Amino acid sequence: MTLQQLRYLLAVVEHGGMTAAANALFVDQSALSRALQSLERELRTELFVRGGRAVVPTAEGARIAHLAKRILSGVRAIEDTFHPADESGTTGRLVVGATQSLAIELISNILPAFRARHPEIAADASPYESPDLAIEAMRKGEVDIVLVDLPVPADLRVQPLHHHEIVLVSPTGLRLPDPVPWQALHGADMILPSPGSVRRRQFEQWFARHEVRPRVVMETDERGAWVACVVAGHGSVLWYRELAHRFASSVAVRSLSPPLVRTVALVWTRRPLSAEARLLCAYAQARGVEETEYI
Amino acid sequence: MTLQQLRYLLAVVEHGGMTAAANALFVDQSALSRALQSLERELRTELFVRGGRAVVPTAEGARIAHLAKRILSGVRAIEDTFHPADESGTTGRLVVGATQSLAIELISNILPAFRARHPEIAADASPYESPDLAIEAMRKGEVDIVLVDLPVPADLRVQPLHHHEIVLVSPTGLRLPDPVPWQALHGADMILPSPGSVRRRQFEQWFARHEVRPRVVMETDERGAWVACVVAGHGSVLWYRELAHRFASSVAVRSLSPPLVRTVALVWTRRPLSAEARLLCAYAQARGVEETEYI
DNA sequence: TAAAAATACTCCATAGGTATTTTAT
DNA sequence: ATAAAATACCTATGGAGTATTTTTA
Repeated sequence: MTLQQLRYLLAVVEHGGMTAAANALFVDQSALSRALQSLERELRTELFVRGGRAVVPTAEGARIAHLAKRILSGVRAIEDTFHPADESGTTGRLVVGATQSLAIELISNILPAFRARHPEIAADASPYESPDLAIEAMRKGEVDIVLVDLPVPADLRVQPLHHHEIVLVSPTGLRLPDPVPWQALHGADMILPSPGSVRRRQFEQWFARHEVRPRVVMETDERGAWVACVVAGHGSVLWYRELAHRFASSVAVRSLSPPLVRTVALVWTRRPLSAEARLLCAYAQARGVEETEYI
Repeated sequence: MTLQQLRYLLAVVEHGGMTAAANALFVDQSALSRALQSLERELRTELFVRGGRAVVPTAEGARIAHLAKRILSGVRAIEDTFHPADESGTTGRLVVGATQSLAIELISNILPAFRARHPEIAADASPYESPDLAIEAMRKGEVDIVLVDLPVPADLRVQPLHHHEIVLVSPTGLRLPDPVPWQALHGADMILPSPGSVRRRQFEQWFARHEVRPRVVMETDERGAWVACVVAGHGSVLWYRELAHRFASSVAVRSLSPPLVRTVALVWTRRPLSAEARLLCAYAQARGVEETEYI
């Protein structure tokens, strides 16, 4: 019997399933499956009744889970008393990749809060041109984990962090209701990312979904140029509300109807996370998914 | 932190040293040294003050040891409740090599008692012509562990089991004090193992140590023949008291002075013991070294 | 049929043994 | 000088990911 097995057991009992527990523990489902089987073999006791979908602890399983709680709290007592630090192999360094706009959030909000909780970890952000580049960098091992918009390829693991509303940023003169119905964008002057880019495709999916075709007045990937163009009255852009809000005096910011919300998540490969990255995920998990506040 | 580390910690505290603890745990000293160092690194706390010879727990070490006791008793509660069986990888089979005479003791005393405690283990004895052959068989993996007289080569590990007195078995007519001083054997008629055999060399060492030279009247390795020759009055033999005792009506059995005592021990290689063999060692350890009873 | 669990396979980290060195008595 | 602990090195076992299969609601 190992402490891991007890931790896994407890997680499965608490989450009511191996997949959910595996996600919470940041390990693979198959690892839990095997660990619990080996524990069952060792104790020669069935700990769970597998029902294909649900995993229900037997009386013995529940009993051991109860005992395991005491044991693990004892272990935590030791660890907390002598060093709240993490386990073995910690480098004390953590590099988080992110898209340009999310890197700002990382640097200004997330990492400071994380550092306050884990002062021993030197966490830093590394900005990339696109989510794909950030993910590619992570696959190469250049960064430990990335913060990007969902969705991401299915082979990656995900910890949703919060939701960002995307809003219509227009020249102040423009007359539009708030929120703006998507239909109002049909034929509207808009500034879009350059054709063929990932981001542009995303925009076009949104338009297609609501069956509107705006008039493209400008195509650029320069985020700095967007606001300038809007202020100059050339057209509107779709952008994160909290970023647009900084220019609220010179542009008009309106929600869409139905609203457009993107989920920002920590994303990592299935390879075992470093201790530091695991702590960041745990922090995000504890914080829960939240709506970003818009002042 | 692992349960092993806690077990090791506790053993070192209890035994007051790594070597002693390692022997008690049936693992190598270096394994304990490393395990405790890694625990100290993880907790960033010095758990022991190393004094070259003595290993004294620090206040923190003692405190953790105390907490560890609770944790490990919790673990034992689970294991005992659900299966007193052993850990993983148990084959349920155990073959104990032994010399001819000790195989008798194995079969008649030790293994029955051991089986009573561990009914799930099919333990069996395998007799060999000499201790060396038994040890050789163990090195080849033919048997898990052996029961032989000490001493054995220094690269083997040893768990003393009990002491056997070796006595002088003589024809009934012979006039001798009891105990018999070694000097009385000078020139005495004796039956010895064949020249060149391991056992013969052992006899000659004994004689040399006491500076006596008996008269060799017969040389044989047939244990059955020994008693017969003694009964026939050809001479005396040196033999285990408890074996000779069975023929007490037809021979005279006397202690030597100073007494000759051989230590019988479980002996194994430094390679990790099987779970079954470890249980047998633990059983022997728990029983403690004892003088064999002579009725 | 789709979601969850189990399984065969491979890789790698780690525990342990071997042999040797260091240290303190 | 000796006995105990530490260390460098090597091997083997086990834990975890990958990919796939099995199971059940």
